[in-house]
Amino acid sequence: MASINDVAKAAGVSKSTVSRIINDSPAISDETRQKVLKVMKELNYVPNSLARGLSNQQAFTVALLINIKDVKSFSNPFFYEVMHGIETVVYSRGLCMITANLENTLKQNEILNWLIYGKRTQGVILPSSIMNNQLVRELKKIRFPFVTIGEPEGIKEPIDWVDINNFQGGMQALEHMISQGYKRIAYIGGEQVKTFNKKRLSGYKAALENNGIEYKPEYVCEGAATKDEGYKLMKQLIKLPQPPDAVICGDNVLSIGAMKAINEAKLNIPKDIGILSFDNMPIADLVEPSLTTVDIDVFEMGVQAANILFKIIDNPEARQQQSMISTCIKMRESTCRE
Amino acid sequence: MASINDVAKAAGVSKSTVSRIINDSPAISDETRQKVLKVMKELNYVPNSLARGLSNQQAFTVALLINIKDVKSFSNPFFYEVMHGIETVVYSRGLCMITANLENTLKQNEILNWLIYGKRTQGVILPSSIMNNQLVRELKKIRFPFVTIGEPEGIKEPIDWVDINNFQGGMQALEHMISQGYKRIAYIGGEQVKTFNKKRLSGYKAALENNGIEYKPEYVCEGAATKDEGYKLMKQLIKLPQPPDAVICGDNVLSIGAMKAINEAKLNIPKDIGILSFDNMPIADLVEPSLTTVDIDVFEMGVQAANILFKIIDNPEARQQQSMISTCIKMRESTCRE
DNA sequence: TTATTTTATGCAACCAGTTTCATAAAATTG
DNA sequence: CAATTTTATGAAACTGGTTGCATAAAATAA
Repeated sequence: MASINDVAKAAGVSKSTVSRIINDSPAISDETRQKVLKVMKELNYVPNSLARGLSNQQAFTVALLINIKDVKSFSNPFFYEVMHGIETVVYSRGLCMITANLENTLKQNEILNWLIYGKRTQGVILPSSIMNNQLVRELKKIRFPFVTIGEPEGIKEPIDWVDINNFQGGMQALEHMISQGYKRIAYIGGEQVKTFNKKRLSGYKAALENNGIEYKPEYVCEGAATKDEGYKLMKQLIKLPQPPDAVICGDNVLSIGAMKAINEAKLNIPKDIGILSFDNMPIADLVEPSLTTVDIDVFEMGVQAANILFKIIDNPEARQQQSMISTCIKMRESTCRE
Repeated sequence: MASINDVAKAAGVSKSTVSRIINDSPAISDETRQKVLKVMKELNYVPNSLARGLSNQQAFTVALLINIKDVKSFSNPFFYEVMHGIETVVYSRGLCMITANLENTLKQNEILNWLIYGKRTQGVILPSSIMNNQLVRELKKIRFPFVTIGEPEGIKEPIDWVDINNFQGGMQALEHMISQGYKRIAYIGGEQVKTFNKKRLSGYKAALENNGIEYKPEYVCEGAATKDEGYKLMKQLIKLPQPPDAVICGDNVLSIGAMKAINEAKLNIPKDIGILSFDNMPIADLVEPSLTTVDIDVFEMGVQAANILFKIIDNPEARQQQSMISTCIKMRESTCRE
């Protein structure tokens, strides 16, 4: 395959001239430019990106690191959408994107070393779940651009991250229920060890207070994201002396279980009990009745993550930025009382 | 950041020596090796992968190209599983993986040029949907290693691909129904423009013949992968003078629609009508009754794609290989007659 | 017409590695 | 102990680009 030298020789110019043409330098006469471009086309010349990267001290590549555990625990197109959002921005900038799974074969440190110290990438987007103060210190020390997906916990220094506004989502969920005329609104949350679940519940509580509704601990429960758990918890709620007339579930799968319990109790959705779920997975449209959800725009989260990363790459002095993506209610049959 | 020269200087050796140590050359005394390794650690030295790639004439990188339209049309963790399988192999080999979406911003040719002629990658895994004879010819001409995910159509020369054995899946589906005692087994297939749907249907037909069952055209229909379509087609099947007592659906979403129609007709699943679906998505476990499926191992498909790619990279003369991944039945309640 | 500025291009060094070949030192052989 | 082989290392060329500096030619100014 043709190199810059072959092009230079064939066109009767020096390789500096060819290089200048590749890089759209203005100091080249039109005549020479046309001549060289013609030769480039003839020889099917494409600059070697490794050589370019070496000269330019930049790899024209960013990395997206993921944690397969996170991805699997979502079991929805969540991850792919984030990736797609990032990709859209990265490729439109003319860079490319390396993806790596941190749980794969190599140890975390090896991968980081390799991608970062090996100069293979100019920046990295990584999951908040792997962040810790030591890693932050290290990355900051070598001034390596990074953005986390999700707000990391327990990090002392300000860093760049993007996240879904889960607190807002929790508030919107409750307020939607109120607007549909529900009065006794229960909450079956996901595991509270996860930050996003905590945030969602806080949003729910805050909205209760804003609306002057008393917080009832017996209306709030927590479970793993399984159908069985949703079923079991919903059954308990129905058995209460004063059962709820609406329930917000932390997850589509929990909702499916809860719906089963409601159906078994011969109660009608949405008449007797309204139900709403976080996360807008394809399944929400498939169940009977279809499920009202809090939609999270993870594509947009990816776009913003990439944009922030490029901001840092372009200007290492840029102030850190935390970006929250708004949620919105996708109303379907399960909360439609009319 | 430290370069090979810094290490050489600090250790009082030449950079050739350092290079030999990086590459585990045996012609280095233990004494020198230890000394240099110590310096490397002290300086936190990691070889520059661009420079290595340039010298070695290999990028230590492969590309995974995807077609966002394909991915979206599956609307299941299908794609991510393939990617994860590929990634596992790639990283265990010490290479890294670039992902690019062919529908993104840049034109297809630009991306290919860039990744292939730009020497950025040593091989590429791509969707069969974008293959055509011209592209095959081009890649073969420059002897660039590639493997397609899915069997491509209309390609004249033998090439390497991996696919799910959809024909086998179709046979297994029918034979499972027979083994459960169902007699009149209908088939609601996905759109027949897609090869994998055609293969599945052929498998169904072949198994009919193998089992001496007459093929009834009125039992076979085709629809887009939507709930409404499944509902509509199932309703028609139920209205037949001699309705089927079992149905195989080409897709989980079609099945959901079909189940709705069966429920509305006050028929019992699996007693009156058995139902089975291709693709084992999370939803199969969530519906009532849970859905028997033909499971496809897309992770394994990714693993094999990567293995084949490396076989070609290691030995460009290797004979082309087509690899089919077996399907298997995941039995659940929807076909359980006992 | 000469002096000065501008424009276009080439030379050579550089990026950070790998590798061939030469060679000094050490080990083996006669 | 000298001759030969083996081993460990370095110098220099090479991978394919970019770029600062020098310079010849062209354009402008005096």
